[in-house]
Amino acid sequence: MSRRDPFQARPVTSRRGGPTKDPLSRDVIVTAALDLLTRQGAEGTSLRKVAAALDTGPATLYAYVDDLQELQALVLDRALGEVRTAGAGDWRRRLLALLESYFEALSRRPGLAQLAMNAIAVGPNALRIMEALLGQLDEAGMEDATAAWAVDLLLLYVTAVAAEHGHRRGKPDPLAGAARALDKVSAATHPRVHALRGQMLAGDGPARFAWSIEVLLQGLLRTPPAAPPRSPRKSSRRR
Amino acid sequence: MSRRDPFQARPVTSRRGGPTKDPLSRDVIVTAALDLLTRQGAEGTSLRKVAAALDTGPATLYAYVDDLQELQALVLDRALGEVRTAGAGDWRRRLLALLESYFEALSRRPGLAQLAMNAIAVGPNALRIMEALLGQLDEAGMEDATAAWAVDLLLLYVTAVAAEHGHRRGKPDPLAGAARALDKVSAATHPRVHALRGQMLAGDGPARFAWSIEVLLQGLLRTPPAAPPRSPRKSSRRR
DNA sequence: CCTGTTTGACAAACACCGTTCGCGACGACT
DNA sequence: AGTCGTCGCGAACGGTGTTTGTCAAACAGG
Repeated sequence: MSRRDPFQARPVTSRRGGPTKDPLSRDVIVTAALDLLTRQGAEGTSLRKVAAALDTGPATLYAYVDDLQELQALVLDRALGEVRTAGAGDWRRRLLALLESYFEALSRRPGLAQLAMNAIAVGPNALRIMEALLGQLDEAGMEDATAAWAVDLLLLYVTAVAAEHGHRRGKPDPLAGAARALDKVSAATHPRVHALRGQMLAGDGPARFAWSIEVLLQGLLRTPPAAPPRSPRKSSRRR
Repeated sequence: MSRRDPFQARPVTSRRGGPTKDPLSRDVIVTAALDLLTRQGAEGTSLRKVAAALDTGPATLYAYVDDLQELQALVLDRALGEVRTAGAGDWRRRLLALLESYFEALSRRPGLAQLAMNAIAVGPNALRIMEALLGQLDEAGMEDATAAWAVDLLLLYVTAVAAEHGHRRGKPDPLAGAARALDKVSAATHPRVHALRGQMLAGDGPARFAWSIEVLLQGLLRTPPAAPPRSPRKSSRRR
């Protein structure tokens, strides 16, 4: 393991010299981790590599972070910081733009979406996104009870799409394998899959994404809040 | 590394004795892996532990399986074998039953759903499920182009719900943390999240699941096949 | 029957991973 | 100046997936 480049070495050489190397806070750790994740992908990101990037040992990070999981949650929320919640146009256009931005943020960093599947996001940026979504759904005239669940449904679905889309990166052609497998299905045993095999994988990303969101919105706008015998607590209807 | 218990040793002691221990095929490996996954959970399942359960070393498995990923794909499809695709009643009831069965198969084994998120399922049982779904959607009067994408949307969503649900196991109260975080949001900065914080986490599993599927179906039945300017290849309309 | 060749199980090693522990140098008090 | 408490962090622990090299058993040919 080569020591760091002397040309980029920090001003003073002493490794013990107090704040000689900048103070190493949660913030710089999260920044470094997100940086690594963005540049190197999911496999390149580990606690040890983050530590190495900061020119220290793995144990040091545990002074600032409880756990790998906590670090991942922080990285996730940091990445969600670039999601644009403000937009122009009617609620439908703004909602689609918001979800596209969310999708983009997750799927630009390979592995981040899988990470988002493993942790219910409740960081400040996740809350900001939820708040914006709820506003747009309210504007659409959706009932509160429906909107509360709709947020979860929409974000979960988009996260899942990003995760499925994200793990395609890296590997040469992970869905070429799927295409081959789908092409091999016999028309005798699986007539419908055989007939539709071309269409199942068709469609470019953005169009299919927009179609999916439209499907979810149509459903959400037309489905009564919940099962009839439930909701003992009447919510104070807003607007 | 202690050798195995002599009391449970197989009839003949020679470790080289040809088929003294049963032949060790892909099949028994997958069976053992699924068994381990079912009983021990996601953390308890690793290549080495599967090998140990079969009383052999990790290298041996590589004679039958290319990769951990391939083994996981095989395990996933094996688990999907218990999904019931045949049911009674109208298409809507059968479709819900099928998706519930799929959800149950994924979420009974902690970690299996996360695994399903990382591999496009194209094994025989996945194909069987797709075929059944396409049949039910056709019965519902859905157009082919819509149905082809609907299969993906439905399975992806249910898989994601199972994954989110699945990683709750093990940890004591992973969404209690979410509840606490949601309770702390200030009404000033996030009024809507604050107002709806109770409802966002409300609802028991099955009711919320059924509601979600109903939302997806309503949307799928009411949304035109795809974006207008696309689809250069006209599909031979079925039915 | 003996002998060469092929086969394939598998112990050991490799390069990682997340996490814990304890030493020891430092800054701050007395 | 001397002592002490803090805390950064090197080293170690127990795990992971995967590769490699060896060597006994099974088989084919004379």
